[in-house]
Amino acid sequence: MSRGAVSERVAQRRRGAALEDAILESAYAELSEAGYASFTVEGVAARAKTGKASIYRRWPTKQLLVLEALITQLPTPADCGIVPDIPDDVTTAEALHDLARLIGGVLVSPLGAAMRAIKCEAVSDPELARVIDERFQAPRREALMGLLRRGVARGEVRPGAVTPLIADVLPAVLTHRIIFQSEPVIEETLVEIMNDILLPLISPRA
Amino acid sequence: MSRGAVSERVAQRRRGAALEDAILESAYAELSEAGYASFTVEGVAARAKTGKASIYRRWPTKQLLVLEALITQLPTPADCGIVPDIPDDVTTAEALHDLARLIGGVLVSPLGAAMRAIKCEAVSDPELARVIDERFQAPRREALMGLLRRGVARGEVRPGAVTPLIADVLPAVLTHRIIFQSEPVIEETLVEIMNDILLPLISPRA
DNA sequence: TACGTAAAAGACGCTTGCGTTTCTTATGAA
DNA sequence: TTCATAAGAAACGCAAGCGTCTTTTACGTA
Repeated sequence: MSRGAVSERVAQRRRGAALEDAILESAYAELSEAGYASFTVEGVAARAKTGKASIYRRWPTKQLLVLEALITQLPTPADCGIVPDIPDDVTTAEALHDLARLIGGVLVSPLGAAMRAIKCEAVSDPELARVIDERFQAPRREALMGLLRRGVARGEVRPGAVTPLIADVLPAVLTHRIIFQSEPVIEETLVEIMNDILLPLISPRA
Repeated sequence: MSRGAVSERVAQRRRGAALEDAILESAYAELSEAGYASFTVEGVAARAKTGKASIYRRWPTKQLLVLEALITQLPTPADCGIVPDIPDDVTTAEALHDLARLIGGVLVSPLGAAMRAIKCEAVSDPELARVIDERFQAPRREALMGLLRRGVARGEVRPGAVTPLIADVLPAVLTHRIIFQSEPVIEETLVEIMNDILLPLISPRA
């Protein structure tokens, strides 16, 4: 019998890191599409074109697989375009607007679908909640606070507005709209949120 | 053999509405304690001290049982003390503060635990989301808008602030803190939210 | 080229929970 | 007091999905 048998399948057999990456990517993709509730190890194996044994050899339980998939695949702030250094010709309002667009974009994307599902799952899983907050939420909170501090230095933000409470308003409103009201966040909405809520809150004049 | 046999059980056997109420109450209690994820019809039957058959005779599926339990048991705005008529000597700020306290209280209570679980489940169930929004969210949104309109009439709220967007800020921030950050909402937090966020947004001066 | 390792595939046992069914018996109406 | 109805209790079949185990076979190494 020659190599390419009946069905001519060129089944490359991966090992080690290559296989591991494929599994984590598949796990993340499954989370994005199906959500945590209908996430199955069998589904991951099928998508990664591997066997369950190869998965269980690496991660003893489903939970640990999910956790590592999240930790390795969740986008960092940098992935989302949130960078520490902003050009001097960008005002705080513009930077915030960009940030709002990014957060909204992430939440709405297929990638955000995973975040939404996971965030909800975290309601009843404190350990999961901790990982998400540590790896995902905290860096973003910090980026936003940094943005506000930069605004203070430029005289665009009143000093009293640099609080975690105010930094949470933007993500809170966006998340609330997208998750609980299932409303699309279009550019118009963002403009409204910026003008009617965020800018009045932080401007020195107000 | 006499009536009260060995174990002396006074097993009252309920029927009709009495049984129905007991089932719905049990379903709601199970939702509160265990969440939607680990909600089981068997658990409801056990808690209500009835059989699954008596449940399935009334509700063909688990989903419909949950839905009716929510619809009949969810507290109305009036249950929460949100009333349309507010005494004249209460300022808008005070009324809002009361409202914030109520929303926070509901979200944190065991009752709110059900809401949290259900809201999250609704992310992947549009029909459920619709019912929740219609029966729970909408009346509250309307109450808040009414409060803002009253404030405008009293000169305590600028007319431009009477928008659904601004009415959503309070629930959004409270929900975000409680659900996604698992942070307790104490009186101090409420004061901060009122002073730093809500009042600046609606005051005519700002 | 020969061989050991582990990858692919999937069967298997086990548990959970849905929704159905059966059987006994309390209850309320005639 | 008699009797139809439906309540209580529990067994059942079924499906899904976890985690284990077995078998075959491709790959890397010696």
